[in-house]
Amino acid sequence: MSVTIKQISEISGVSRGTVDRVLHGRGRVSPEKEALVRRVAEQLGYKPNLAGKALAARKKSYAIGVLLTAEGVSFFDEVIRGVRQAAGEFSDYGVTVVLKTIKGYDGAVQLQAMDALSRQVNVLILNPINEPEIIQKINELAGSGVQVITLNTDVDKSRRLCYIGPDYFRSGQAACGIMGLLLRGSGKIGILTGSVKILGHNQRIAGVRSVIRERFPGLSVEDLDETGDDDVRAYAAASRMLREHPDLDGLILVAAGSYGVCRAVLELPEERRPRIVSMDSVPTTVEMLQTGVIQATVCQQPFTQGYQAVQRAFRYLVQGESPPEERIFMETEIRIRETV
Amino acid sequence: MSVTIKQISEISGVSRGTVDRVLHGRGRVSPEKEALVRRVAEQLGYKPNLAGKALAARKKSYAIGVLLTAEGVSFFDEVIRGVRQAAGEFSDYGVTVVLKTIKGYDGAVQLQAMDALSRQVNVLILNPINEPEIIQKINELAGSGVQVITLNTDVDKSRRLCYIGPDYFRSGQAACGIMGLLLRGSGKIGILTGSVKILGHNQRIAGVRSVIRERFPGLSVEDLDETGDDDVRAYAAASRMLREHPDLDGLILVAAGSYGVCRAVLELPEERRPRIVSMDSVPTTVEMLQTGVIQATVCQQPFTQGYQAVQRAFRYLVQGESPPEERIFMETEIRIRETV
DNA sequence: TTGTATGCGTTATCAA
DNA sequence: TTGATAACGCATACAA
Repeated sequence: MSVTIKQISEISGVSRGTVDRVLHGRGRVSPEKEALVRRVAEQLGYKPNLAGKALAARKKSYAIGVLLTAEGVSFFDEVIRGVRQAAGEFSDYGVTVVLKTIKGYDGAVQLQAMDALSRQVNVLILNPINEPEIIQKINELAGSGVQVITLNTDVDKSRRLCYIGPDYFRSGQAACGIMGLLLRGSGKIGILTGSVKILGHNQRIAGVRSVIRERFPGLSVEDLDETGDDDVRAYAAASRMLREHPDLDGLILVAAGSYGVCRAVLELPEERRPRIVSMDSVPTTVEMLQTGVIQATVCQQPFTQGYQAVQRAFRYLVQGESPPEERIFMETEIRIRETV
Repeated sequence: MSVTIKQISEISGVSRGTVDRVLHGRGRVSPEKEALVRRVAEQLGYKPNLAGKALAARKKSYAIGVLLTAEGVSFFDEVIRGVRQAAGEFSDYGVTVVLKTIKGYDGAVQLQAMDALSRQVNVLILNPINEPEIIQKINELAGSGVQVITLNTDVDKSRRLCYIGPDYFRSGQAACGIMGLLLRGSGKIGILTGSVKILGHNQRIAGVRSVIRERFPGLSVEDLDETGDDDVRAYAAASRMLREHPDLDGLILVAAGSYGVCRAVLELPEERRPRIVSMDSVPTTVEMLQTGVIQATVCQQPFTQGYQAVQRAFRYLVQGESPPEERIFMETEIRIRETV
């Protein structure tokens, strides 16, 4: 049975209030008692009891805001499921979760939503658009006591509390690793990215290239194009690529738009189709895995991303616990037809 | 903010004690009040607060016993890590976890350990040896109020609370799925199992065969042998198999002993070595993935197995919550060199 | 500067 | 059969 504030107060011969003041650094305690209490707490290995903390915290009723560019992006369905699950579990502890979704990647829209949401919450979770005014707003909120957690995508050098999401470099490595195995270490591949302006996509491409360099030098990147995370544009890009490079052995998709790519590939006769390794596991991707068009897909635990973001916010608010790392990465999972 | 017992008592005009008696079916309540309280609780959507429950439960100090055949079996290291992690997190709630490991698969030894451990705990978690006296003991304990959770391996038709562990059939499917991709759908494979007497291993083999039948008819199983989950015996079995079938394209290992198999394979010249898909991710397997001898391994979240088993026991004891399913399966994860 | 009292939600005990 | 009360561990308002 672990040690409580009450026990510390009894052993050190002071009141519970004094122990509380020392442990929370609220001041107004004589140096001698302060030292005494600290020593006793240290020796007994005091760790605050979460149930007690949580119960007491109910009186304060915290709120957590979640702002996602999720409208029309099916990847976020699972993230939102994770957010909702956590919200349900933590409602017991007097914490409310406010979810707001927006459409598209317009910085001004996100900025305005941040502003509105931040007024009613203590922690704001969002997938930030990488623009200066957003970063500035994050810093401003952090300054005014509303902590920010970046989810799924990070921004450079901001005062956010932490980042929770994919390790983009590593997922690129995984995609190339599985492609190298499928091609037995040699062949020509094409890469389809979302946008050369998006940091995460570029990190994935860097991961792909690192594995080629270090493990599969027999693979060569013949072409690279953008899908804009959009199936229509992805179809066009893939069609062009397949026309100009009819001898491609593999396609690595480091962003969304895989359904469009698959449609282009399906126009080829079966024996000439390249192997495809994609990212994430949205319904259309599952379908393409099941029909054998995509061989493998690399996932980054979307549900867990949402769940953990809310969980971190909760722990920060209720338990006064800061994240163990500045960046919390999801595991990189490889899925095939049998494991989707 | 969710509804509390206090609110129910105020609205229905009875005391908190009465509400408690109704909600817990403790009897000694007049039918009219019982109906009233039930109706109010229903309408308000009452859900007990976990923090409150947990705090109150501290007065009772429950114990959870964990009994594993883990000595000298490195697979269980991660399971135990999960058990310890959960034990630490739940110590806040007045729950003690007693871990006991035994060596080997002797039913009499396990039976004796069960007997000793069950005297000091409220829930017993174990990986049962599939023998009649063990099943009988499980039923006996369940009858006497000590619930049993089977971990990692299950037994037929016992009165256990639930099973938590791998979906053996599915992991066999995954292993064959990845092998089929590596071999492009055609080739000769050999299977190395632990023992033809162990249910889980046989289920994995059935999974392998089902994928061959339905998706990769070009694969043929040329040979099958036992490793006894032991590297020395595995080496001998694999050596024999490779000698008698020098044209094997792939080996699927559905049990432990992969290091012994790899040693046998490494005696072949590189170009004649079969592809290897193994199970689990013990240190020697990681090493063989990194050196490229094993191409992929199928994991079943050993840490999560241990964590969730204790978590389930905790929820049962403290929160009075029964498992949602009779069998709780781990996710089937494929790992390659880049993702171990 | 220090101690005491109260409340968070649940459970258990005791008295009526 | 019912209600009042105390306790779990923590936080805090208030009194001394």
